[in-house]
Amino acid sequence: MTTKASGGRRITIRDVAAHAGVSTSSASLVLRGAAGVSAETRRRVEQAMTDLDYRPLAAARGMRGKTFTIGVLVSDIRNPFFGLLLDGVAERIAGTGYEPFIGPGGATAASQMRMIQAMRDRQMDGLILIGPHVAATELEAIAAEVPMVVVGRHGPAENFDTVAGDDEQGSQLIVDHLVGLGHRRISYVTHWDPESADDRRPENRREQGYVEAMRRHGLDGFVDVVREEWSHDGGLRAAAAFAARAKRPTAVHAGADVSAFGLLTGLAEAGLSTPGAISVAGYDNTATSALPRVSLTSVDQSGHEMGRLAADLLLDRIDGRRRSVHELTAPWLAVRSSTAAPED
Amino acid sequence: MTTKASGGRRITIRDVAAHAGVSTSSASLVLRGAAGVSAETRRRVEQAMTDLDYRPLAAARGMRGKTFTIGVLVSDIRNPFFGLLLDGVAERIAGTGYEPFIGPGGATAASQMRMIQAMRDRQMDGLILIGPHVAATELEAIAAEVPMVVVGRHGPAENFDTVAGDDEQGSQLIVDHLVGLGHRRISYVTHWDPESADDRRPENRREQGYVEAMRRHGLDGFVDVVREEWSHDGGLRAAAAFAARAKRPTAVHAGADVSAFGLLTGLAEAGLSTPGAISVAGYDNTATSALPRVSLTSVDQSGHEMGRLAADLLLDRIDGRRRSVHELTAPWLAVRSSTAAPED
DNA sequence: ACGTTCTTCTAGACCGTTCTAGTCCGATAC
DNA sequence: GTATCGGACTAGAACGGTCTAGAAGAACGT
Repeated sequence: MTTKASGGRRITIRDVAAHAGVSTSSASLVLRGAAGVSAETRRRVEQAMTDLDYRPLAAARGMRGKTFTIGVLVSDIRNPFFGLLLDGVAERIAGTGYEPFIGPGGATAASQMRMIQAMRDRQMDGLILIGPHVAATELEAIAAEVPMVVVGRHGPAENFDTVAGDDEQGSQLIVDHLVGLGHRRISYVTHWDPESADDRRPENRREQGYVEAMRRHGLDGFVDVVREEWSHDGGLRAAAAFAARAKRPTAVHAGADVSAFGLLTGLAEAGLSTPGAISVAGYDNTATSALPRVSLTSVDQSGHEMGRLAADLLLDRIDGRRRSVHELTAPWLAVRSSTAAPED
Repeated sequence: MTTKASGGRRITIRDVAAHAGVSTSSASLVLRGAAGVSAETRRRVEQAMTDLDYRPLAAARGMRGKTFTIGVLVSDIRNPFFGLLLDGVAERIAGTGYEPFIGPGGATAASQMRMIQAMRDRQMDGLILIGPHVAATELEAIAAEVPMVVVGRHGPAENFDTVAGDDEQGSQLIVDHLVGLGHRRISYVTHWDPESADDRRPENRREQGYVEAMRRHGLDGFVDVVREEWSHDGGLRAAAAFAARAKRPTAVHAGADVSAFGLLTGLAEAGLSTPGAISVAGYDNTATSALPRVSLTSVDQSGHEMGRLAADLLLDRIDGRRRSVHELTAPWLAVRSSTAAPED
């Protein structure tokens, strides 16, 4: 707790060197775990570090070397899926000497770019971007300067790695399940963002998987994509739109859990029961979906595992790997009581 | 997007100074917005900064001055209440030139102390700690060295500010509501942590409020405090304990929403209906509690507002305030259908 | 004309670390 | 005996900013 010289000054590497009777250069070599130091000198310096309770100043190390800091960009901290991811990241990084810091990036590409710049200005050694809304060319430009892994966006990419769930397969799991229950009028609610009509984004992959699965079941004629926002409010609006229709779907693939929750609320308000009138399936398998009162059928994409994997790839890249890697994790369907056979 | 000199080198304050035809000292004065610069010089330097797309390196600034970085310590990122708080913090800080970074501190005092040190090592200008498990003496020691605000812990304190909900009043709102419905056997589930049996912690304030309200209603004989962990699993265990009793409470103050959700799940598994057999009230009014299928009665402590307030106090403290301030925010009760009149 | 004061500007030390370009010394080769 | 080599160690520059101390020049009073 001290880490202070008598004058109230912070203990520096010079204090350590003086205490061990060596040069600051040697103390620095030991601190970095570099080669070219005798066992005896190493022992003396390490002893001095513990004696003085020395902690190196990351900011100063960053001036020439590394800061041992990893930045994690998230858009909306409140999205419970991010929590799972971040836990995975933190778990993998623990004990490596690096520290993860989470930067709230906001919802827009511009605000996220600002946060990414803020991370660069702080000399962070590597970046993990979770579901960024930034355009591909900008991502490549940033990744050319700093090791980077993007989660929730599909590859390929030149300068960075990606970790994503197999979104097409996830949608197919939902459609197969619903068709198996006897549904034919199955709608899909997507996240619509004019800024990023990009086939590397999960919402579009999920749409592709949905359309493909409908075709496979011979339900081309029932394909119905509703463009909304994946949020509670977006779900409410989608529910209102469905309620207003003459011919309603009997089942809805909500695209995401948050959207599904809004949908459940909106349908209930419109007097449409779930799963009675309309079955609803979500995506992310957040803790809320498992509550018995909610019991939402949802695709699990093992966020914890994705976070671990992303951190692993990043550390690897910081260690010098250049070739980019693109991982897909396999989803599975948690079947609960928000989906059932259609009534008619 | 460039921020690069022709050699691929980063643009520095020296490049700016050369481009504007002034000394680096003058450029630095302009950058810091300091006094003693003529309007003409200021204009020229600012022009040079935009011409070159200059962005100062926060790490380098931190060596002598400030890093314009604020650290926010959280224990469990998945707790949805933190999301509200963090949004409030981010909102208040936006546009001030400071950037917030969130450090996952983990559940134990030791892991949180490590993260706090990591923030200190990165020369962060101020710290916001959310519900830390660190002991009071350690908090004072840290706050003596860096501006600090603690959220979710009651004052007074010597060197730091606190922002907390009025937890005693919150508990009283719940008890008053339940007694008003006709309940008498009302139990309270607290968070039990041997490390911090400290009357500045919310769980203990809520207990005091609960006991006091029960007394006020002449229900001293029914006071019943169950020591558990405020988590989904803790709620499950509390439910199992209640189910096993011969004489069960007719209503439970779960202490926190996460705990309430575990309780609802556990009671349902034990065949006890809510609110039929047992009414349940939560605390935090998280988004999940408002879902119609959940509909949990819960105390709202306006986390967004608390976050804004904390950031406000911190900026003030960074600007030089020394006297410590201790704010309490007023809670209100969101009444929903998880609480109703007892059956017998 | 001269001293004083005020404003504006700048040279250069400084922050705590890393890294480059050495020095020193003992061992080995001829 | 001298040249060469390699391992252990170190002086001091460098990183990109801030900050101190002082210089230069303008404005003012006498």
